[in-house]
Amino acid sequence: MRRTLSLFNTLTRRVEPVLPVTEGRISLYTCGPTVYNYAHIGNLRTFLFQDLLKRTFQAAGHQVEHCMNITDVEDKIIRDSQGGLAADTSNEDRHTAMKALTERFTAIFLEDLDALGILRADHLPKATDFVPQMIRLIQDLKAKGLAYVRDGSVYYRIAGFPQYGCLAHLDREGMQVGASVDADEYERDSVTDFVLWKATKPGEPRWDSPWGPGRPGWHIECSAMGMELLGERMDIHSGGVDLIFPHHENEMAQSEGCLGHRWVNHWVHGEFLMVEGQKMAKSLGNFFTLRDLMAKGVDPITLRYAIQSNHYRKVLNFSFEGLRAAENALKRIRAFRVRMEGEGQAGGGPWKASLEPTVRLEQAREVFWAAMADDLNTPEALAAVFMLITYLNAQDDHVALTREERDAVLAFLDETDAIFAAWPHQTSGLDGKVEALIEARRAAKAARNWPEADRVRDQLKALGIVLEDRKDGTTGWRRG
RNA sequence: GGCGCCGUAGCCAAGUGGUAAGGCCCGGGACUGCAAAUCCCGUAUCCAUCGGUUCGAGUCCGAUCGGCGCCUCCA
Repeated sequence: MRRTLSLFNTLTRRVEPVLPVTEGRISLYTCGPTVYNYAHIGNLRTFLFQDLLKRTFQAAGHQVEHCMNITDVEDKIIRDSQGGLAADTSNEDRHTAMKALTERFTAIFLEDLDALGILRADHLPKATDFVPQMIRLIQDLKAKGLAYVRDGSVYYRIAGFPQYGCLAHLDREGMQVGASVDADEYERDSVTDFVLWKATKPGEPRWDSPWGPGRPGWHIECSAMGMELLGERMDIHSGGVDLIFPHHENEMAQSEGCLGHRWVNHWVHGEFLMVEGQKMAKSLGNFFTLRDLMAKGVDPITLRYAIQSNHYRKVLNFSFEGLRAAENALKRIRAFRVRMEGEGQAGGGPWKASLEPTVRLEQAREVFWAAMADDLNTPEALAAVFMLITYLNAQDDHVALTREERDAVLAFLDETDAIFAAWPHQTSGLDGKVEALIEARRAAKAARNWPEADRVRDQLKALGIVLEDRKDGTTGWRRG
């Protein structure tokens, strides 16, 4: 069964159904990182939102072709990689130095994604691998009268693209900001024209082009790689809200100016994150990378849940109290999963049984999907999961669910975990030492040697194993 | 100056004009040798404030206060 999902479209400012160009196949382009440093949790929020988006489509029965770019040539990359090089350093060595930096941080970025359970994109194109395509695109724009050359740089002529500003909902009059002309750019026809190709300055790595040595502008890579890898019409293009303008506005002008038709059907943007009520900034001491949090003992999956349990289009206030809440909420879901994986207990008497578990389950599934289909309303979707858990725990306390019912519930947990990636089945077997301790505690308990039983239980807890005595006299365990 | 978003319990948070979901925390109870897990009960007469529209508004309109964002660094 394939479900249609709706998303807020920045272009129209409305929640609209996503109707793929090709039935059953969603093409998704997400703006990736600029690899010159560690990603901070604000960046990671955006990548987590994009992963949620992708996984939701997959779980809804769509095949997703996902492209995430790696920006590996850019002002800050050049600044950080070329600083120590002599003025007469060869171009080849400059490229090598740049690559050393970007490859290092690309690897670190991918490790962060793995830790957060973010699925790898089908395409991870590096900008530097697509310079020829960018040059061809610029030539095409020039041939169409949308680009012009000034002193070895090439600029986009906004006057030639009447709908410029429609994505960010800015009108031309509102863009008269001439005071902030970038000092290192040459004279343009209009201050709002943006650069497609930058003529080389001393100390920069360069590529040859029809306009002389230079390097690509910031926006052109996404246009070139998006069209190259996903085709002339893509279903969804996403990024953080800060990319709406100028990045995505300019991408749209480049791609649609070249293609002559609409390029992206759905533009989707994730909101920012604040830390403890303040804007995240190094100067405020509230700037965190994933590694910073992990060093404080935070499980990346807890961070994942804390972020994804809030709606992606609302500013998220990250806090350590929020992380604790997320950790405890996850414990509840995971404990429920372990309970469903096990057999039902002896039972505590009759149950009102107003609804069959399977009916209750189907209701939860429908509420869950209605919420996710409505612009990824994760808070409401998770509420459906929690209500189901409370209801079934109560019933299972009285009349144990059957194996079939438990399996149906587990299938739903798998279905939701395919999206949230936070409560998977744990395959962990116990090692001999743990098994021996569990047996030792059982024996002590049978002998009513409570101090010894408690001592062994604490010992197990220190090893991450939590014991749960059941009504029927047996003892279960789970990882805590 | 232009465009836009947000303000719901101690914290997080959903909410399509019809009478406040859910999570965390907290208090009481049940169960337990004690725990853990779980369940039950209790936690907003009220949705920043003031007006208006309506039979009826957290939801629509206006104003005010407070917080935030964009208008070519930025997830």
